[in-house]
Amino acid sequence: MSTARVLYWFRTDLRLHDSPALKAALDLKPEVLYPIWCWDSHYVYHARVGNNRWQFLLDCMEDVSRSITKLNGKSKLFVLREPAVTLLPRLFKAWKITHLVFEKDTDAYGRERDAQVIESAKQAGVKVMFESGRTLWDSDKVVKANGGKPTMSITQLQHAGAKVGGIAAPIETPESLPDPGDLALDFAQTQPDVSSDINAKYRNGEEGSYNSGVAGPNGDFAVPTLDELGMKPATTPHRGGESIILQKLEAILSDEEYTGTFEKPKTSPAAFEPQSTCLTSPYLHFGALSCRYFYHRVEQIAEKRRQTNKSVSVPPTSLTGQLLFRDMYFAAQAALGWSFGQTYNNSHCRFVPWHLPSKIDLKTKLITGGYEVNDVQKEMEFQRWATGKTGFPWIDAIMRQLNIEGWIHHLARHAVACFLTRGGCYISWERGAEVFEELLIDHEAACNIGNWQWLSCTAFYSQFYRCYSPVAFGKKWDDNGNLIRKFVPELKNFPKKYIYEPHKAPIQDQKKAGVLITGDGEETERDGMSVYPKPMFDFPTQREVCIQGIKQAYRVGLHGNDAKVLDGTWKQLFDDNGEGPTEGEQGGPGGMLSFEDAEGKEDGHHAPLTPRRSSKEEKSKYVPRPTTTTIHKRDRSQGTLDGAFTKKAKK
DNA sequence: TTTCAGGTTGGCTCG
DNA sequence: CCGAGCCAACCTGAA
Repeated sequence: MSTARVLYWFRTDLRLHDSPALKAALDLKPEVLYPIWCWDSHYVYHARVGNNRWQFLLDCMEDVSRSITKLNGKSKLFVLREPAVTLLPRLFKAWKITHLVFEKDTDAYGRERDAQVIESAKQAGVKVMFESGRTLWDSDKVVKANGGKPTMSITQLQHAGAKVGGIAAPIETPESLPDPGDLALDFAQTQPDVSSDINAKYRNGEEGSYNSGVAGPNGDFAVPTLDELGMKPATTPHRGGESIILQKLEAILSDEEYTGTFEKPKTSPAAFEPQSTCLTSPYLHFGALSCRYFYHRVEQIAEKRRQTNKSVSVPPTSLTGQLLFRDMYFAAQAALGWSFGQTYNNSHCRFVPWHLPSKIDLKTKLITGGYEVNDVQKEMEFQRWATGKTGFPWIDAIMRQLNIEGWIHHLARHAVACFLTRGGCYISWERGAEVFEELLIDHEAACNIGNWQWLSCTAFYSQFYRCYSPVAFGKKWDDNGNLIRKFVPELKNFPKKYIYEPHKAPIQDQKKAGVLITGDGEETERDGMSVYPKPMFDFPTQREVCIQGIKQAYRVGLHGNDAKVLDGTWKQLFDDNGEGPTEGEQGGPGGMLSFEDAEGKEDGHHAPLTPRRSSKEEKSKYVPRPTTTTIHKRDRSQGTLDGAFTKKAKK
């Protein structure tokens, strides 16, 4: 028995199986081991996190805590209600810590937070150990093997991965855990600075994370409830936890035909009972499932099938291929840092003059969390998209499923992302990414950002003439419109013939189905009948507008870090009549209105807004969706779970 | 430097 | 009803 007193800092690695960091901690043969979680004010107030993802996180924490207690009745996940950056320096002393161990993060926010923690540990004489564990390969090693560049294709990732070496074999779940030490705390809780609460709309009570002491309302370091966070109950049917997913995984893997021949493009985006894919993504996000364990279990089955001459699917469409894409996005993020999450100053993101562009802080070259409303019509289209009121039932069904359940199929994400950006509204992918960040229970910053760039044809992918139809694509999978009938219940009894284009149905058919197709989504009832909106634009027309717009952007050929993007002179290269905020001399580099005060100020609405399309009247009755138009201090889209600190300006 | 094949997962028509 | 093949048309990376 050594004299090591170990703080094991759980982050997004809420599991006991296959954890390289936990193994490193246990290899110290510690005298005591404290499994802890530091409650992060950034995640509570400033990252976009809806109540569904909160619930999933709390589920995962509860589950890992129970598993810890099973291995040692004295131990559990000790939840400390304070961000790591302020808490740990004092905790090191109070609990006489000798070692701090955690799983490595490679996103920009995580790196900066961890650098601060590592520095404070150094000053306290605490040894720090961390291990890569979130990905198949250490993302930093992948980047190095890829010549220091971000991995922009699956072949690049595969080549770089091969250079790094084999994917590590899974590590056994520990059979016992050391006792925790004395839990007395000789310091008071430090109140984090709370200047705004981006998640206020999810609360029905007071947020209580930081007013009951470090050990929580009962003084027992318990995992909080949604109630303690002042949050409304979750609406998602999906529940988190390592034990749930390990059990579910066995059920999936027991179907060797499904596992061995899985091809993502052949799985239906319209299936919901049950879903057509395994829904492992939220568990992978919170670390409740190890991607390497998943990978090797699938590979074993594939190998068995190969030896018996049974058909086997291969990357990129196979199950293992899905994990490779995840690693590709993680390595791209690891290489690009902050700029990965935005167009501005991103060397690998193509510049397109999208509507509703992000505001930029010129000093840091980072997006502020706000955006320019260059066209009120486009703002309305964005709000209708986000809430599932576009008048295109396929799009609306998916967006409502996202709002209610927090999970939608990958191809469904394609359909709505293409629709918002290059194949419909011509609105910035950064707006869509923010909505997904808020609503998805599986939100993984690297994958979300990467996929939005993919679908908007700004990075990773470029075939913009391949455009998803909001009618034909859905019909291909779900002719009867079952997904629509489930999530757009006002169309539940609509005739199959018109279910994807209800505005084409004769009024008699509408009345018979008990729904009128009219208006723009504000009205929900008329004459005792439900109301569903008309399409917010003619899709074929918009498709053509978008393709021409992107074509011009490709011809101009700018990327986020080109000088003309950085200083705003890109407008000179675009036709004033082109789609997007391309006209005029005024405006900022990322957006177009009064950019000089973007920095530091928090009011998002720079009046007066000048609608470009005078032919379309402003719909003054429309009430915008609050979250996305209320501007907060920078809401970091790459934030992970812990720490809160003031970001220093970069030169 | 030029060339050319390849690119996770579209839409449409025809047999 | 299904699948094959064409359409339309771009960049990127490897050779």
